[in-house]
Amino acid sequence: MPELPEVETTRRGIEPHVLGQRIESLLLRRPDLRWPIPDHLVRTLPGREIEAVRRRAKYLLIDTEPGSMLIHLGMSGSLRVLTPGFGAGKHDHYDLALGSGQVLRYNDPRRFGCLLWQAADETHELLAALGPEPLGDTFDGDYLYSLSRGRSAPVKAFLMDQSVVVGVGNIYVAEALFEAGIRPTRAAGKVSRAAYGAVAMAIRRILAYAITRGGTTLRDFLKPDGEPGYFEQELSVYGRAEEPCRVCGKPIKQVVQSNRSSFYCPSCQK
DNA sequence: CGTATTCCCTGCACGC
DNA sequence: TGCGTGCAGGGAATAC
Repeated sequence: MPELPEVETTRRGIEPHVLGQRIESLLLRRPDLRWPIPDHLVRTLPGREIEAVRRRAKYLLIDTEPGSMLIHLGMSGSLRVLTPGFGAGKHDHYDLALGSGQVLRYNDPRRFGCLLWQAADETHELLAALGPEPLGDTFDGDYLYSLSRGRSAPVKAFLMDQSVVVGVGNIYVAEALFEAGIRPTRAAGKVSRAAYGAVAMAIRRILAYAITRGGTTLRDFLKPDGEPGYFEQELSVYGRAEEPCRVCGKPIKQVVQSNRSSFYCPSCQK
């Protein structure tokens, strides 16, 4: 699930339950996800108070006085706040037990996610080269236009490059390029300033809207069962190969770019 | 430096 | 029913 809206939805979902809580313990059920989980965390975290729950790009940061838990959900990760009594499932890799008696539990079948540590006075290497937040003040069409000059890579790859702009994944890039009328296969350096203005607006609008839709799942956040695909029925092109374009009726095309599926309308996107 | 490819891992839908 | 294949929303590592 997790592109930026899903991560932000997770942040908002867990924040009321974990902010200000004392960490009682960290239970690791396996020593590694994508990378080894620093083993000092089981000693460092107990007794600390959670001071903030932040998001940077697709990372969640849970702040304590000596530093922050750095959490990425990868492609299949999720965090859930549970009241005691739920047995751990197969892919429940760690539990953070809180003073309230509740537990913050991480589940990730594919283990592409990570749990790392960022000391209070440092910026983790993984966060060092990230581009601007798409919903922040510095992100706009002129920024994309300037950065893209001379680039031959497809505009889709350019927009998914986390050093260009963060948080845009395979689904939302397809939707934003559709809304802006740009084919994902165009060279990034050949897209006009006006078109980048449109795509920047589309990215902001779609991500912000998806976050509000994610809000509908917040009410169910404490439930241990899976959340519904809240945004799925509103997608214009993603996953709709051969289905009629909602604007012009022509069949949506699916192509493979750098080993991942791209979707676009051959009539609406030039 | 930028670009393209490969790989990490498990689960699931599909065809035979 | 079982087995093989391809695919999945991320992104780092590697090879040019």
